[in-house]
Amino acid sequence: MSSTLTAMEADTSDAAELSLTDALVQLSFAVQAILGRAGADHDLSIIQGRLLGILRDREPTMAALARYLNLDKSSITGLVDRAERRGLVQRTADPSDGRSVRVAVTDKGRALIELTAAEVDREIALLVRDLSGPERHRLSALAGRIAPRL
Amino acid sequence: MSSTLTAMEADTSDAAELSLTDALVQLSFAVQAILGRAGADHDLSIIQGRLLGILRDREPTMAALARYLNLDKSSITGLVDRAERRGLVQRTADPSDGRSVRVAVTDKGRALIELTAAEVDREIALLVRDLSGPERHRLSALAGRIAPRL
DNA sequence: AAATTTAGTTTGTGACACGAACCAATATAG
DNA sequence: CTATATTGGTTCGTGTCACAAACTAAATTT
Repeated sequence: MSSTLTAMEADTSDAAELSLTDALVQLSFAVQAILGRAGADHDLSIIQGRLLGILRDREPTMAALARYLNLDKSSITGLVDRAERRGLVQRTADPSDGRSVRVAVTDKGRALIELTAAEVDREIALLVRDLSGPERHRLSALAGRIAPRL
Repeated sequence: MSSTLTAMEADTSDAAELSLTDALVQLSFAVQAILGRAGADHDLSIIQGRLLGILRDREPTMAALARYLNLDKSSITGLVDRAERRGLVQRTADPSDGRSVRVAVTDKGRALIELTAAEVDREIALLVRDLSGPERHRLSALAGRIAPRL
């Protein structure tokens, strides 16, 4: 956490010369705050949004979801329960394995995540409003090259 | 959330050409995962770590903490309760205002946040291991210039 | 056919967050 | 200088989220 969390809160908009760690931690909290607010506008927690995001182009088993989200299997049960209760996702039996359950997003869920994603895009644009076009591109390229270590 | 959360999970280590939003969201999850793991090694949740981080160089009132953390006052009560129960922080009466409570980190709490911060530093270094020195510096500078809106 | 592994759920516990209701202390109004 | 806000914190009730341990059912292995 370093002086980060510290700096993170004080809006030192001046050139305080943050360390790499501080800058990244601060940035991550700003992005998470955006995800939280955008989701909240549609009653989606960050984790629920993440779930729907994954299901956009996948129909994974519960176990695969646990790996994607880095959560315990038992946490996935509850997560999918709540989403299913709201009609955002659906469980289906896996034809090839009687034990497995496949999770798919419903139309309602897809609409919701699409809407939320658009809002996130707008807010991110606002977040980086002080950067020039080329700077944004460089930031995107650098951030994109960071490999989430296993 | 965009295809982000999607991409976020699949370790597309190849050059998939992420959008700015996707890259930042993905990066933010990677950083949060680091904060979570580093904290967990010392039984500190992200929010508890953030609390201690703030208290490193401040002795705010409960209301100020709520503003820093963007949480409801009632959430702060519980947060500080748990930290105080563990001897990480301490409540003291504000001499100038009979209603206010000031929160300060204890030596134990300071030691803990120092330790955790060091671990975060190491993990962040690992996270950006594929970037060259100058690239890291540019990333740091760009990230540092992003103003947390509001 | 028996033993083991794998997939998910259940149960119990705790952290975290919110909003509404509440008390005490300070500020404001008249 | 009282009467009325307003402000600072806590309490209470509710819900989400996460974990670990115990358990069932369906593969797999032996």
